[in-house]
Amino acid sequence: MTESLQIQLKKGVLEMCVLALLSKGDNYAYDIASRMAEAVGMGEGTIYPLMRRMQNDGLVSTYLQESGSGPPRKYYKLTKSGANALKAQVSEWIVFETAVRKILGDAT
Amino acid sequence: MTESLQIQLKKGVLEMCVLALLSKGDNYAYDIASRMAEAVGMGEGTIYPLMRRMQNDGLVSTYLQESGSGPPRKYYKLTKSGANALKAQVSEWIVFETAVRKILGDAT
DNA sequence: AATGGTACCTTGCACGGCAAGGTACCATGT
DNA sequence: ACATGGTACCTTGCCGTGCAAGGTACCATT
Repeated sequence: MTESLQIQLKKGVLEMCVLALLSKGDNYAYDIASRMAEAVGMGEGTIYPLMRRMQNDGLVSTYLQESGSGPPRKYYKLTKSGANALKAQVSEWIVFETAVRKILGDAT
Repeated sequence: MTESLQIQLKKGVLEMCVLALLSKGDNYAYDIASRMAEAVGMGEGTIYPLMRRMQNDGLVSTYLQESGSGPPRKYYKLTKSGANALKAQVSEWIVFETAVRKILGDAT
């Protein structure tokens, strides 16, 4: 139950993190997943539904590109609306983080 | 979809916040809910299942106390194991927060 | 009697991460 | 030739948990 904290925490934040990664350059799901796995322990099975959702919401667009090693990669690119969403979510995150820090207060 | 971020963010963090509140003194669900509603927008319907879970997990114990105004209150008190859980969760939170900040990087 | 605040609680729903599994391509080793 | 292992895509079914909406009951005020 205690260990579910990490899992639950991720909800909602992953989309923002993916948007942030993409804001630094186009990328493909497998690589994003690897980075996120290292950073916050995201499972690979999580990325594909997430990318699909983001595409449906118009936050990213895609294009295929050969890789030379392995199957072709599907690159994701931030749209303008994705960039806006990133800004909005980052400021929400900061508000939230601040509120939590305030509650924790001296418990930190 | 964007506004669901706030909702999702709460998952996993609420337990830690409640533990933090209780570490400053015993309290009853209704009051905890009010404070959390103000701080992070938690709905009242969320607190009762949460408190029940925490009690089942042995993080809190309860006692009844008359209030003079309205029905008797069920006070929650942190157990030792609850205090330990708080410490653990706070350090997990800090790790997570740091990882997210690193990913956001200059997007902030 | 009726309203409104306090305080408890339940039910049904939706969202989204996870584990486990599956497909296919390519390079390397034996 | 074939097996192994890495890359890269994707799907399915499950589970935890916050939410909205609703329900009960006590008490004070109007």
